[in-house]
Amino acid sequence: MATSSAAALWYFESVNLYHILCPHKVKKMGDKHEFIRYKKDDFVYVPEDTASNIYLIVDGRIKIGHYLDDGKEVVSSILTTGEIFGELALAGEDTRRDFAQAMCDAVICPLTIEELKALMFENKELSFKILKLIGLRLMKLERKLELLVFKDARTRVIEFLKDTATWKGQRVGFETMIPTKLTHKDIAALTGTSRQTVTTILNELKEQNLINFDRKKILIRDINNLR
Amino acid sequence: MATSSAAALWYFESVNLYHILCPHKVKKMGDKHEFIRYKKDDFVYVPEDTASNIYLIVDGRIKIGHYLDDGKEVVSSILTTGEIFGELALAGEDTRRDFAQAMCDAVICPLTIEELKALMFENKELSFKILKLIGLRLMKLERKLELLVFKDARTRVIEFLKDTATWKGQRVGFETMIPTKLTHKDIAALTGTSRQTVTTILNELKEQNLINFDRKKILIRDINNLR
DNA sequence: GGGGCCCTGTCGCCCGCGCGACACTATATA
DNA sequence: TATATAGTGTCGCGCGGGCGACAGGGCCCC
Repeated sequence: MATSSAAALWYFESVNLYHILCPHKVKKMGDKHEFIRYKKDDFVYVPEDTASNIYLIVDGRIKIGHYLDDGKEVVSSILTTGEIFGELALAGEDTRRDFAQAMCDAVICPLTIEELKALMFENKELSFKILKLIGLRLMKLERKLELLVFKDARTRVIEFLKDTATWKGQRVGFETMIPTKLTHKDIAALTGTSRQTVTTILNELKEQNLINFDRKKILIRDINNLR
Repeated sequence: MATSSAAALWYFESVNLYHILCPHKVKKMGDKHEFIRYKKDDFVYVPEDTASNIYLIVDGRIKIGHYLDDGKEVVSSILTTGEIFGELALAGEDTRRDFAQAMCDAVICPLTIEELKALMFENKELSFKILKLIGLRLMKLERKLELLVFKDARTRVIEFLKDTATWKGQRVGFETMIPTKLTHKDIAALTGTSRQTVTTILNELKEQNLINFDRKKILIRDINNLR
């Protein structure tokens, strides 16, 4: 898959927005530097909230998603330390249409749009990084769309595993270990399949000795031979 | 659908980027102002091209899409006069992963990234408009994803009709007329369904007197009662 | 340590819709 | 006006996978 690896490379380049942003903030705003703690399952924001901040994750895992008319939850992404969310506020979103929820106890650093815009005014590099960040989200979403719409459930789960391995996995020899407490239900919501299907597929893959997993981690035997 | 109408409002605000951009360009660059003509089916760019321009559509219709591994074509969007494409170049995309193709004879105004960045440096408003434009694309894509993954074919086609009516339709009394030469195949590619299904659904809707159509236009009787 | 709750695993039903096939009709080409 | 070509309409088959149901296993909390 030429496309996926290209997208991956591009990604890593833009992660360090966090490092650009936080020092700046410290320098400019001194003790206004603020952290907020959330307990497991707390919401950072919910639909209809006014969108006035973007957030940096200092520690913990945050789930971004929204609810369908029938109340079913759709998960767009699950983010961890160093990642950014709520960036659409910057792009003109006035009230949130998605929610952000802590999946475990978490520490978040909020930044008002005003603050950020001020920073962007005097830091061209930052402006383009932000542009890039949002562009990246767009490309990831395009890829996800293609996956969800045109591939079968098995492929979707496999691609999800590969992606996750690339972002979050730890390489040990040939094997990649993904430490994760994602339940099958979570994976189902992320891949647009049903819980049962995920269970079945995962077990098939384990059967074929392509992966192994328990409740704490997923182990991919050889990421290049997973299909 | 609260979501869709909110998204719609937001959209209209950002369309006039064209008006901001073109006067500027004329002012700053004088006779470097350039138009390129494309014949029907010509490609503006194809995957692997280096991404060095963004484009304004002066006249005609441009199809944006890409090809799956099996060669099948996926259409992401179809754009017309006044709209912008190729904007990911600005967000750091170095080589294109999608294609842009003229659906009829078309006139396009290209703008190099360098030119545009220069303009953005000295025009904050433009910078934020661009950010907004890309953010908008992101939101539209999120909506599309949700539609494609969680709604059945009928709903997808109906929502597509509504969306198109909102962007491109002409209101005449209660009715909305969408002048379009989209074939059923086009609509299928845009809604992620099959050609046959589109035909059937469209005829069902005609039967129920909710819409009418021929090869040149689609007429929606009452956009608020289409479901 | 016991009761409740959530996660995992498996089976079978059923339905949405993609897809091939084929006939018919409008539009472009000669 | 004849002929090729692309778009439309309809039917029936088949399969992927959602979903309900239920059983077993872990884990947390009182």
